[in-house]
Amino acid sequence: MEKEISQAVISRLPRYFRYLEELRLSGVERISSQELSKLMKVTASQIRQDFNNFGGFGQQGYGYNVEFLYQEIAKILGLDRKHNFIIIGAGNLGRALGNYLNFERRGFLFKGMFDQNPDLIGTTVRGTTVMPMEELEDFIRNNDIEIAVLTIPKTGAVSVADRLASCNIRGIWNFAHVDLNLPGTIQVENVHLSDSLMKLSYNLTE
Amino acid sequence: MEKEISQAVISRLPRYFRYLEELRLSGVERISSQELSKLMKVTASQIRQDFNNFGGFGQQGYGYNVEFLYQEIAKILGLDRKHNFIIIGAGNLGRALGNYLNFERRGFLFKGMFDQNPDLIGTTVRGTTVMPMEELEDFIRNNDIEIAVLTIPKTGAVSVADRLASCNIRGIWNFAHVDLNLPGTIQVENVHLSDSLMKLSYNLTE
DNA sequence: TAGATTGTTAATCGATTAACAATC
DNA sequence: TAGATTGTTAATCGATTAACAATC
Repeated sequence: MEKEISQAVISRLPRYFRYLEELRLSGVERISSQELSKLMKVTASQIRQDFNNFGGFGQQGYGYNVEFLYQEIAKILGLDRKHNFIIIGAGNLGRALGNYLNFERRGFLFKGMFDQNPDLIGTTVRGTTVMPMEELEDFIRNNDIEIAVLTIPKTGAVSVADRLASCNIRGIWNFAHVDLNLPGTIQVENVHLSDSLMKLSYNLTE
Repeated sequence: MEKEISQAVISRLPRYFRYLEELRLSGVERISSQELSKLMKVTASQIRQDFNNFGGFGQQGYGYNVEFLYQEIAKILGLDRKHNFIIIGAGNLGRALGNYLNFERRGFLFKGMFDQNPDLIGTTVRGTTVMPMEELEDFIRNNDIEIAVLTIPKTGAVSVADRLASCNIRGIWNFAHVDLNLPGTIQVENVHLSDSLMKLSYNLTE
């Protein structure tokens, strides 16, 4: 797009989206930045600045139409499209994510699961059979896979990420506890659970 | 402590910790901020500023002793202590976290699991029997529980969080997709997986 | 001692908040 | 029209980077 939106803004969008969905479900039609500000505990100024990064969604003297704003943010976040994803690593976490139905509701479609462990290959997760790693590249190419979820130990993660990079994968949702250095064309979103737990631990210690 | 450390700094500590552990395991004895800077792809300036929030860990002309720095960061993050935790919500994600052995290695000890679903109560997760929600408060008080991991749907999360607040819980690791508004004495660390996925989705869309 | 590298101050950059004119 | 509230510019605040004197 025109000028780059800062990641600080992007990080706040899902939270706006969540509140707007709730407002919408409870039948609220319009909301001012000030009301939303009280609800979300952020400044009204920030709300207006954030939304204005994407053009004017509001109307002076009225505020924002909840339904419209909800839909616009959905579009910005790419939730108006389908995203096919696979999960690599059929361990506890991988299976938990495969079974999480809410992702479907947002347009993220679970298409397949891979593992290198012969004991896991052939088992099923929500109707999908776990495939061997050898079939990874072909599957991605033939099934229009956009996102790979990495739920494998960090030892294997870097080489698997390189294999993903060599296919047409667009994004990696990385749960492996290691930094992936990939070309800028591939988006990596890290979820480092133990980092998060350590942050909590720090704050407890204070 | 003296002056408040910004959360931006705290968020970077686990990553430093991870790199230092690797350096340590590969037998590296000392490292300069510049070398670490290249490795981690952050500025050397930031590294020195970050460490100096906690006092001088380095030595002019020498750099930082890897082992010492590693231990110091562990202490800052509270990893030199044991932290007892329970998991509330014995669904896929809860069980996956209960089975994750690396937390133990860092001093986070899995002490118990709770659920309201009668079908899950009595089942075992890594040697621990899932308990009914009625026993929550007593168990927390009698077992010196510091952290509660919330892996339940958002509908129940707020009321459970209030119950946790009424016991002596110190921190909540919140995987429920809702904001918990609790007294400032209780630390809340959120892991909003779908927010993270939406961020990835946004970056793919660009 | 000379060289290296920290600790720390100063400069810059970016993000947040405040203010207010535009406008519905 | 008067009141409300946005969109947007300006001011502030905080975080990052640069620079360099202190010192090992």
